Amino acid sequence: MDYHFIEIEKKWQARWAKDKTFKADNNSSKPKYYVLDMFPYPSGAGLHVGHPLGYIASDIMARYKRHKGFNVLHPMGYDSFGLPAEQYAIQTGQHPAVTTEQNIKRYREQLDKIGFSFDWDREVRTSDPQYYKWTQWIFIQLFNSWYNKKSDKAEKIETLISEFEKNGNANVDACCDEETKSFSAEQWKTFSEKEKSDTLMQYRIAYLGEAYVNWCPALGTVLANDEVKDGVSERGGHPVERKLMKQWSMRITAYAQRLLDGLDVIDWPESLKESQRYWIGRSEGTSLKFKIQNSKESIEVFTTRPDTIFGVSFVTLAPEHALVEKITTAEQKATVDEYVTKSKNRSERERQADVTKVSGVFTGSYVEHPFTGKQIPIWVGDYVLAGYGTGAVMAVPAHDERDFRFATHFGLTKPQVITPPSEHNFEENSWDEKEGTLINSDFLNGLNVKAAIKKAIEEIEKKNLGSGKINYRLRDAVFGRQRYWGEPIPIYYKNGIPHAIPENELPLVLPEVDKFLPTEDGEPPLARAKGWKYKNEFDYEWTTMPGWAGSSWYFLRYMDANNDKTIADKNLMDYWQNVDLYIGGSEHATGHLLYVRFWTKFLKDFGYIPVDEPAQKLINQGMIQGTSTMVHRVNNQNKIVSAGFKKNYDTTMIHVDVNMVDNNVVDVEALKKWRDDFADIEFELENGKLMCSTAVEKMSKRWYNVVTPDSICEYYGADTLRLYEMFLGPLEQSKPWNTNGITGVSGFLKKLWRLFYANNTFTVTDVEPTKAELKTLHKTIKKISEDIERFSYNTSVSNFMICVNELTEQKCNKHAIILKVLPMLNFLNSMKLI
RNA sequence: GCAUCCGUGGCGUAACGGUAAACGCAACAGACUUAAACCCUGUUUAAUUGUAGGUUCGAUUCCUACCGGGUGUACCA
Repeated sequence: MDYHFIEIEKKWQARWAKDKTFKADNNSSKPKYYVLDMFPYPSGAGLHVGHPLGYIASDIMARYKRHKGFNVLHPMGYDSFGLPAEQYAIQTGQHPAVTTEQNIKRYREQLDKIGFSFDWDREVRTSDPQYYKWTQWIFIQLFNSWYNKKSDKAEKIETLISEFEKNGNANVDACCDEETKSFSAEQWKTFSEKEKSDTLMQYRIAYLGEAYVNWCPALGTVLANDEVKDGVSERGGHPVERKLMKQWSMRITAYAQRLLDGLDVIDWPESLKESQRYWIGRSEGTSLKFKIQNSKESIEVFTTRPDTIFGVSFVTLAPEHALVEKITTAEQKATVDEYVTKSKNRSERERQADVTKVSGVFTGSYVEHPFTGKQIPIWVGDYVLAGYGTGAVMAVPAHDERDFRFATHFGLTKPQVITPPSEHNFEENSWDEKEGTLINSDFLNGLNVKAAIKKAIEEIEKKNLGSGKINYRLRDAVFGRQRYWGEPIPIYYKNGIPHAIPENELPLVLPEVDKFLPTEDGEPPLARAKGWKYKNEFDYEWTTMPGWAGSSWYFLRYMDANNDKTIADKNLMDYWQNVDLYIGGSEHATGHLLYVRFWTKFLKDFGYIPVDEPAQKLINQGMIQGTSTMVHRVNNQNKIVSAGFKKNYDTTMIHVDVNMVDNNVVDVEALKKWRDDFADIEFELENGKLMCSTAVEKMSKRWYNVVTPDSICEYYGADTLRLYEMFLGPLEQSKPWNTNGITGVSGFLKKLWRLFYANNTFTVTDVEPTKAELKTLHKTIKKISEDIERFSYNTSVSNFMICVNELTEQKCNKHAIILKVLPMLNFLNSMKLI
């Protein structure tokens, strides 16, 4: 009997489904192990062979841990809200719920074929009202909270209100809007309801605020920073511009320090931690006020280099800075206005493209140097970002590259205040290093940079000009999307004041609309919903939540996926804790993986959950790229030549379907049928074969290089697919898919099968194993366990091959050996042979 | 520019600092077949481990610099 993988796999997959073999036990005395994959967005294209890579790796660990006596939680679900379904809906009128359902069905079929050991009873879908009910519930908790810096955690908004009633906001140390004004208890009591609401809004963790957002006109929505790549939208590649809008936002900045600190206690890839550290961008410096001449106002700047204070030659404001209008002199007004307008309208893309191009204008006004009293000009320049620090910088051209460029361009002075330890040409470059000795700097002279920074801060604080300060690059996250296919934000407006919907009235279900487009007035699609009002009276919020909302807590829901009383049962969360192994792509480094950590910490603050970090260990599986195959067509001739002859002709490369190619040999008959204009084309073959050229590109329909897991499963079987994906190379490494080598692992499985299926019959003996056989067995057990523990799946496959080669040589078909080898193989794949 | 990972036969890759290199593909030979593909058997073929230094009795492995490639990120004061 040959190795009929299709029958074997079908049989066992059916058995697993029937027996719920992989059901995770909620009442177990075993130690727990939680293996999670980043759940997919069910796109219309289905899975290609690259998608399951991480799922296979996590599945191996799940199976391995079960064998090791753990109670394993290994679930799967769908991140089923999202833009593509909505874009499709706009084009076709097909409801996103319908296409999403279809896509999920297709995904499930594909996943099932590969034989994963998921506990499907715990499936979640972010677009299911029973799921997003709890996403909305979390939103309400965020809305009803503020961040108390004194206790360093989120607290109920009621505690803030009672403090306001007692003492106003004088003693409150909170993460709140910059421009929050101080008020007394008496003043608070005189506030109108609207004023109270507006004031509290400045403190809430989920808040409605004005923010510059990435507005994408083509998609008609706001995008998060991590959804914008190179100034265009990540999905669709449309231009994105900056726009000031009233938006629901998340005060993630309150958690900046904790998000940073938490990185030290989790086992995540260093590169990923680095990107999060960079994204959070902590920098220590000082704030410093420059008094504006002939004005009561002063400009506050943030600097990390207070030591260079005597090297200041000008001050630059961001074009959006509130003071720009006030301080611009009459003579300069026209120029400044023009510049400001131009800068504001520049798209993100233009801004990024011109990083080295200097632009700016003089305002006509001056500030006084805080120590020398010297007059310093105020400029406006768009290299200063409105959203960072105070939106104003003190420019020290001799010791800051950007200031240097600006000063050089406009012919401003560049006073040097540090002597570098080595030769340096100040005509050509600034000296930005934090090394050297201070000169020309009054009380700082002779100090090294480090000491000078300390001394400068002391002096600044002494003169009451500012104080040491920590700034973060991290911005609050915009939470509203002008889109239909997302979670409705559970807010309604009464007299212009936003109110949260009572928790017991959740979920707020996504209403039906006639079209998935904005209204004529530019309102989001939800404004189209007829009669969609709270208590038939008050408008609901019309924006919906962004894609990352549902994925920011789904790891919790798997613990208790069907609970309708709470996000998940407390006892179950205590048992399952957090994810032991999380596998997914590195592209989520600064999006999903930051947000999920944020929400986790927030929920922990109130004791809703027992853990502070969502995942202990995380692995980024590498991306599997496609290998494109191209034939060479001779220009102006109806002729295709084999790759070896291309240099004899003037040719054009044409992508051909990779599924028609085997080992770079093109199936000519299939090619003729593939495109009409190839039907009677002439071929020049080498050794009777048409060879093609290859290139590594993204796996995409466009390049005809998509290989689906289904086709591999049909041809070679799921077990071969799984083994081969692992055999391809280290898990973390990106690599092109190439079906060429697959016969190796396929042959290995057949060889294994033949160990005990000789002459078409199942033959194993009870003879005592020899020493050599036992040695092979135990060597393999040791190696494989070690390999799996350190996620070195490629080498464990190769160790299995060695094992089977040796057993074949030993002609071993002994029960005692085979019975031990097979369960081991089961870590890697779904094969059951007997 | 910055961060991070990588660089070993024609290709993918492996080797607690210890015999110079495992596994698979490819190649070659044979068996099967009318023939080819698939399958099977066997063979042995192929690498001065990116470059230059250093540490060491000993380096593919550790350190430094450089060169080359992938990925992420970018005016954050």
